[in-house]
Amino acid sequence: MTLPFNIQAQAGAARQARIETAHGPVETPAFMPVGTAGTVKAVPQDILEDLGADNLGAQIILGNTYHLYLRPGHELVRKLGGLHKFMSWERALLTDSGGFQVFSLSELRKVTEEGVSFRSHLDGTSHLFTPERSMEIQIALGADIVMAFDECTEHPAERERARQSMEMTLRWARRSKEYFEAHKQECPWAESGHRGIGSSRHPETLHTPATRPGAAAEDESVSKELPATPALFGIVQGGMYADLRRESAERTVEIGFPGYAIGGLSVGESREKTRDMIAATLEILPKDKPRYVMGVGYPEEIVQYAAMGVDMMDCVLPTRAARHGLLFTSEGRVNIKNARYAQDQGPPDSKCGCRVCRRYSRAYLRHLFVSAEPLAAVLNTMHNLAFYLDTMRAVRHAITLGDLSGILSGSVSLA
RNA sequence: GCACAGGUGACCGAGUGGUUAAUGGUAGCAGACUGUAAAUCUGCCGCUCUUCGGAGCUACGGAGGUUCGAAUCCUCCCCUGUGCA
Repeated sequence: MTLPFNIQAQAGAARQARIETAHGPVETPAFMPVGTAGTVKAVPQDILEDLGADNLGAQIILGNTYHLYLRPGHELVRKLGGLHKFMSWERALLTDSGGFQVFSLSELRKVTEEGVSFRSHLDGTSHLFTPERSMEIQIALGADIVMAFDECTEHPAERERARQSMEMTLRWARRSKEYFEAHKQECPWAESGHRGIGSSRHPETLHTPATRPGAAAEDESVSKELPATPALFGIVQGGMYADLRRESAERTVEIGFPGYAIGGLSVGESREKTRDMIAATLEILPKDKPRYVMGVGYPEEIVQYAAMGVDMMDCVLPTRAARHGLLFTSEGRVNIKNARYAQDQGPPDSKCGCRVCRRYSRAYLRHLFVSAEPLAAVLNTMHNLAFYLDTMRAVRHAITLGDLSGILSGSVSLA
């Protein structure tokens, strides 16, 4: 089994499922915090492990190929046992392929059929990323889920440009898969025959499973079916053209992956357009595989997409916005630096049960932010991630109950 | 008391005759942020009006003066720092 995906409940198009990775389960629909450079910025790993009202914490986080390749270098990470061990994160890990950097570093790169030549934003040195290279790096990092190397098409893009970009992403997907299948055994944990969260791969840094509620539910019969290698996801592109999206989805499915991502969204288009593109793509993607919308979104967006049948999402928004003083709450957005919170003794979110809301006032968080205290970033990020994780937990619960109407209308409390 | 050096908008600090309501910072106020080149970026930041194009008023320690025109030059006064007594 490359990546078990067991659907446990459905409500309309939405599904509540469980992905079994070699590093623990992932309950879906899931929000995945972004940890670009081997850290979810401002939050220690042990805190990530029990964020949220139920202390389930994040079950999966992201890392980034481009950033970790430049620093500290994927070979160093491999030498140190892989990214899980390096950053002491025992749960599931997904690495982005560097495809998004093709888009975001547009002034520092050049795209050709072979791949993308980059200038490092750190020191200006030149580097070439190809599908093969991206796979090599991701395998060395040892993520549980590896992403195909794609081109995130810019927006706006003419139809013909979007088509050509999509075609190249398809060719790169085949190359990604070919290299990945030939080399996936080389990932740091595949070689050791690691199975499941319960084994003590590096006991010197491990917590015992019993102390980590979110990851402690494994039993031996399930463990035997856990993946022995990473899994590679394909990525659908197609710009803002529904027919291209469908074609991209069909042809990506033909190549065959254990999960599919929808990329190239939230790049400047309207929310309605984003939703339409997701809807068009979901029509085609197989219902028995995880579907992952990359790079979204606001709390209300991830709820909506989950309701449409999306299983996984990631976004820098909760972490970045937190560092910029924006808190997401059940009462809407709170810009904690605003003067009106200077004497507000209430919690950031009166309906949130996270450890930040239980302990600190808006006045204090504002003071920390205004004072540029590092703790401001820590506490704000902890809250935002807890809010996102709790939002997804509420969505999963609602699916189990077979009714998403309450949470879609925003009338259901998260805590 | 004498000699230098200074006194600029909330603060620091440019500017030494007009293009100056006055460069830059900081503080303050608000906004943005969607597979992280982001603890970042943007706007506002003398007062009063405004059809949002602008209009008027006040302002570079104080008071006079020179000049078509002064934060900028001159005189006197006040204050601050340093040195010498």
